Amino acid sequence: MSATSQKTSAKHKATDQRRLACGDCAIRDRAVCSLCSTEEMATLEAIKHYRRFEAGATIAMAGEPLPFVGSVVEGHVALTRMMSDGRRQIVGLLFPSDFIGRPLRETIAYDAEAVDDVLLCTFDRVRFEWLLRRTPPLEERLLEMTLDELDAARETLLTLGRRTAREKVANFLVMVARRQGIGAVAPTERVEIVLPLGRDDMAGFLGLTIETVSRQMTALRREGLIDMVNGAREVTLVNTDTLAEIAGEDGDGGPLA
Amino acid sequence: MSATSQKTSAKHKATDQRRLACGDCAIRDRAVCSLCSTEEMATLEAIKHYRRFEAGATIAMAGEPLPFVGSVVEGHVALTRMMSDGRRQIVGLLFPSDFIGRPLRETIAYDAEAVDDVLLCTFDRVRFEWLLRRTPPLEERLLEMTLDELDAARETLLTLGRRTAREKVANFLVMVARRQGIGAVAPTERVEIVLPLGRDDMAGFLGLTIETVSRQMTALRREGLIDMVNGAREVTLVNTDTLAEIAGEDGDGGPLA
DNA sequence: TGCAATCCTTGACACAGGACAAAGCTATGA
DNA sequence: TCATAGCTTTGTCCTGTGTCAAGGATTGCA
Repeated sequence: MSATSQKTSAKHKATDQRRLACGDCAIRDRAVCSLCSTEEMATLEAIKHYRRFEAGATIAMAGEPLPFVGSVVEGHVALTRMMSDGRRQIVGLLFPSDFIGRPLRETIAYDAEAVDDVLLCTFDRVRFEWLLRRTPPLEERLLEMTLDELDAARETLLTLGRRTAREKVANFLVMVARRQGIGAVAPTERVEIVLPLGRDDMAGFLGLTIETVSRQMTALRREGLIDMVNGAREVTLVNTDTLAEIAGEDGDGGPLA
Repeated sequence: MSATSQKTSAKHKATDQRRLACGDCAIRDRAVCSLCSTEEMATLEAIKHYRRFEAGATIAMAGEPLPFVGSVVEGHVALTRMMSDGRRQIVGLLFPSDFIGRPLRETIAYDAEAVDDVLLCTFDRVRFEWLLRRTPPLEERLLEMTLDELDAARETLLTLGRRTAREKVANFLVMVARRQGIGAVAPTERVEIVLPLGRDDMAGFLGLTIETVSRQMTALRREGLIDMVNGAREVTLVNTDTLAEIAGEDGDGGPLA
């Protein structure tokens, strides 16, 4: 299983990265620290602390204090809300460079779970807040990222409230393609992606059941819109803009732009 | 119709409020400016500009530039996303003191529509951004409010993704009660609210159809959980914590706290 | 006072997606 | 090589919510 091999190599990297310079960081240009000057980076670097979580591990629990904030460096984090009877909704899916944690509040309102093996670059929450106040570029970037996440969450509201199962799945595939940084790709070109989530988590994210997700994936495959060769996780989008059309995009919907 | 009478009196107030001092502002303690010192308030006051919108008016359009940001002073604003075939989802509902607009970006990603007659206290977007950078309390409050809205949006994701129609409606009623500032009320006490949205917009907000919303409202009425005397907009919550239970709250769910 | 417009409610039926059940795949490990 | 465990797929049936249609209720205006 690829998860295990990732885990091993990741664990190895962890030791290295504890000393990794921010200048070499893969997410340096997009993370919360990306607007900081060299000096400001040095200050952050002095207090940063890498944390590693294995696939499936709980990073934070709803209602509990979370003493750190930080950036996802590797892997993916699912933010989930649960109801007392067990119904579960993934309310956020964090990719590398995304910010995790809740500044200005002690507790977090949802669970955070490592989907993959995850590497986090963290800061003590209180110290980070202190730094926020005297590091304008840091605060501005955090504000910008939070506003972007709010826009993304609202887009997802449209998905959950109005799109059909078929549209939801197509939408998810296109979103993953975009997030995996397949920059400007010719819309009709075949795009290979590896899903960060299994069927169960896809269902959790899309407000569906696992069976419905599976059925929609097979339907798309039978129609020749996607292809799956090495198991259910590796998907190649055969016709990206048809998928985007099915997803029911409007406005800009630039193909993988 | 109450809308019309409100409209008239509101239009009258508008003239007055153009000169209204920030010190007398009803939302001064919760709005984006609430952390500002007297001096900082004076700076804001110098550039603030009231804008009024009649019920149903479009405040902003998705994808279009929005040259101002600001606070909702009176009334309610619905943020909506539309699909090309007309399906519509309300992705945000703004109450007095909520922030409206998109700092750090020229365009807005959704439509904003006045549900009520609305009074906005606005600032030129670029000037506001300029001020943000040199007014830490302003930026901190905006960050705090944005983080809170993100949490709220994620709660709504759970609602849209996993709750039943009945739970959605109960949830909405309890939320409105909370937002109408019926502070700490004995949970079993009757609470009278006036819905900011008609059945159609409730459906738009909850990802349902108008018929389903109507049916659920009647169901709750027949069960004696709510009461409606003066038309469909004025609702009294007969048993608030049973409603909150139906809503499927978890965690803190403090009754109207 | 009555008409028109708008909003809300109710009814009958259809269908998308959920629930339950079982079987197929893939990877790890003995 | 086989066994075990965890995913994923597929099948069948069922139910909650949408769709279509019609009938109240309220308000403003002629």
